[in-house]
Amino acid sequence: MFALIDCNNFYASCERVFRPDLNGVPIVVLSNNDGCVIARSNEAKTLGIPMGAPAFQFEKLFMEHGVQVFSANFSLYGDMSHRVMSILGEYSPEIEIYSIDEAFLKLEGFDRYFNLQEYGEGMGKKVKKWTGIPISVGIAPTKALAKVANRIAKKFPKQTQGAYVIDSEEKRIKALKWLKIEDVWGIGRQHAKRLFAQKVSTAYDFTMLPDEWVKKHMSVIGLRLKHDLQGIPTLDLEEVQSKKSIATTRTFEEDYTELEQLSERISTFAFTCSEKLRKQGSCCKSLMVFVRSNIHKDNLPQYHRSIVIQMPFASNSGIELSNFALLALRQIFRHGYRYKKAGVIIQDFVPEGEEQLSLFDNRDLRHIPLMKAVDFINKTYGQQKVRLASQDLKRVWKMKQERLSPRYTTKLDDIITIQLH
DNA sequence: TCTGGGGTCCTAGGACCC
DNA sequence: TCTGGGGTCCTAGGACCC
Repeated sequence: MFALIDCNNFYASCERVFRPDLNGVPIVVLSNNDGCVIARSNEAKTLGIPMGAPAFQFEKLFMEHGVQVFSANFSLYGDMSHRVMSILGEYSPEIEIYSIDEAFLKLEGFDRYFNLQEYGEGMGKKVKKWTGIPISVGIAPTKALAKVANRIAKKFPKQTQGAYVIDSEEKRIKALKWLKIEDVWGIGRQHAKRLFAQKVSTAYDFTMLPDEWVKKHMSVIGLRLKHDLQGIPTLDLEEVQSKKSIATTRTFEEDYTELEQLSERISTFAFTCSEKLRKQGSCCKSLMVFVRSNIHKDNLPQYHRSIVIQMPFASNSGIELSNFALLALRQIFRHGYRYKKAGVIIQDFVPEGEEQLSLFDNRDLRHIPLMKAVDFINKTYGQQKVRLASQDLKRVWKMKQERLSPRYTTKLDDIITIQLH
């Protein structure tokens, strides 16, 4: 059996933990630059605020209904996530942290010793009591079915006490007939559309399709999903492994038209990528740079281009990565467009120290101690204290975060004070 | 009229997730 | 005026090899 544990409205719930006065009040959390809605409390969902809604379009509704708006506070969410995960880790030796607010547990053989319904409810009570975060628990013979069970627990918190177990063929079929196809894990917009055309409207209908059709139109991923939903365990816990790609991308506050402006940004993105890469203890062998105009302005000429550079050697030096990224940028930059977004994505990782030396070009080994020193200084004295000259030295880039809550759990100055009467 | 067969590697793009 | 960011996996097709 597998359990899927999911925090309810995670970011909104984190904001509420330290603001009990916001219980029952609609809350939304915004993306970087305060751009889109990325989390909503139940009250906000009821108001009809959609996921991904551009904030500026809903200002009026926020005002009218007293919606509490927060800028994303990832230091807080990351720390709260860590707390939740460490509690969940006590419930099974095998855990896969699937995202910041979700985890799978393997409960193989647990049904012989535990009542799984009570086991799931127990997790919910402990996590709520110890962290203040409400969760939902779904338990079933496969991962995809655990996702389905979780959905039921979340949809019917009173009847299920926040935990639902699918442990019989009868319950499996009932659950699948209840679940709309577009709500199935792994079925996105495009697949849903194609499936509607096949008269598939529930998860159950999907499991009745012939394997060949699924394979042909949804690749082996779709086929695995189908089998998992049929109760045949196909997806197993994934090993925690290091990342296969690392990205730093941003939407700009204003449009850029000049190569110099983009060069500064790309250099910074490459440098940030290199910092993440060193943290993971890897070097990369290739790097992608992309630029694009504003896709929301269809009256302007559109341009979107990316280029992959194979580096002659593996490196994690911010200087070298920045240089290669700028080389790449010069190849795809065209005058006459208004650029709104750009990014650097690095890939093809090898463990640090195991890089294959090449015949002629090799990385500058002096960068290794240099980067170590840079990382140390930036860690000790604050981000971006040491930068490349190709980055903007006058300005520290900051995104729009007008409604940021305190870092209650990760910054000493922000710890709450309690007043005794 | 008619043009082999079996591979690998790389890239772009699509689809999905949170 | 204003519209996020960071990931994973798969497939098709082109270029190339013998």
